[in-house]
Amino acid sequence: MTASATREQIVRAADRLFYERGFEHTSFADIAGAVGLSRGNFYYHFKSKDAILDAVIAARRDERRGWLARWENEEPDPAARILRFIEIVHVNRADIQAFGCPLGTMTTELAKLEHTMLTQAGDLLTLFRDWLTEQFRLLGYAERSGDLAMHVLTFSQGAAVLANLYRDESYIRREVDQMRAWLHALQPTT
Amino acid sequence: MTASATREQIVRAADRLFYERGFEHTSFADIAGAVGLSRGNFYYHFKSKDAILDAVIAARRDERRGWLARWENEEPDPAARILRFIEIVHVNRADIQAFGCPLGTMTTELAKLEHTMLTQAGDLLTLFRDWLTEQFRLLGYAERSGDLAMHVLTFSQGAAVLANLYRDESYIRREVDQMRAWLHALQPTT
DNA sequence: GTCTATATACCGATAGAC
DNA sequence: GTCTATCGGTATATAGAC
Repeated sequence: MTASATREQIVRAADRLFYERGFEHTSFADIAGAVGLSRGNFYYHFKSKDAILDAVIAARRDERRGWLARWENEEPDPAARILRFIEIVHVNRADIQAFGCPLGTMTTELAKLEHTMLTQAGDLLTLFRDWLTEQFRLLGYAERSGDLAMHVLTFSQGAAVLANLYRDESYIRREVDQMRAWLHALQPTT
Repeated sequence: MTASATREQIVRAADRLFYERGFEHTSFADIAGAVGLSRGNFYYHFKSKDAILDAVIAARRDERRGWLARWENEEPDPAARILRFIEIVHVNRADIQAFGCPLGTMTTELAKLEHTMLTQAGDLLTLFRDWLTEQFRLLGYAERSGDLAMHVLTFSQGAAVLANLYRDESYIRREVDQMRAWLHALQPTT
């Protein structure tokens, strides 16, 4: 196996394990076991656990940027793009019920650890924040756009926390429907 | 020092440390250091870390029940009571910006650990959920009451996650204002 | 009730053979 | 590039003196 392919496997396994078990609760042995490598060999690819976290965050950033680009391509209407974001809570409901929001739970954990990479993990949410702001701006909401984007993020984070706790699919559907109605009723002039 | 007084000190210190650093990231040495005891003596009062978590959850339940009783006494109007809940995000903004919601972050962590006490930690949020449901019922929302209660919880959890990440007080104020307006515009007949 | 000393296990990280 | 062996640190938990 080439080094880059092994590295990619490690990042993919770590990404999933950090999501399912949390960063601190995931050990090198866990990741090594998932990839099928020994612990020792691990350090050939990454010199520390923080280096893996850094790579995981970079991988997530690339993936999320891909989502945003796809939504922009598939939806010419900015309101429809915002809807695509709102609906990921329902589209990814199985994972969210089991493990919460990958970005929200990571920032929550890193904040408690006072981890230096909290800022970089937070940048992943800021990616959506800025993109949503731009969509609202395109709809004519001007200086209100940033606050509206934050409101959409508030909904998605809150829904993810409670979906994870109560594991109730109908709750997710209701909250998404409510958010869709909110977006539809919004008016740039009010 | 009597055993019960020492025990109470331990629970209070553990409550705060679990909130600030998280459950798993807090060690016995941390708690013992905060109380001024040796690690060894610790097991005289609690036989395991889970036993401390259990006591912390029980203490939080008592405290939150006290809040609800106080709000009921001070506010005859159920809508004003709901407002009291909505406003705790702003009232406790300093702690929430630094450490998030004590209940939400604990359930998020315990879910990832697949900890057996997740249910009991979740019951603390259910305490508010049931109480909010009852207030909406008193306002005449009938079978919609439960969903409205969940919507209020969604707001408070989402706002706490993002307040913790961005540490922006004006964001908290805006979201609380928006939630207040939402509550005011609600109509039992619609 | 509080202490010191210690058992046992796992963690992240390193060294060096192959 | 992958392995085994191991270091140093810290975690929960226990034993026993005082």
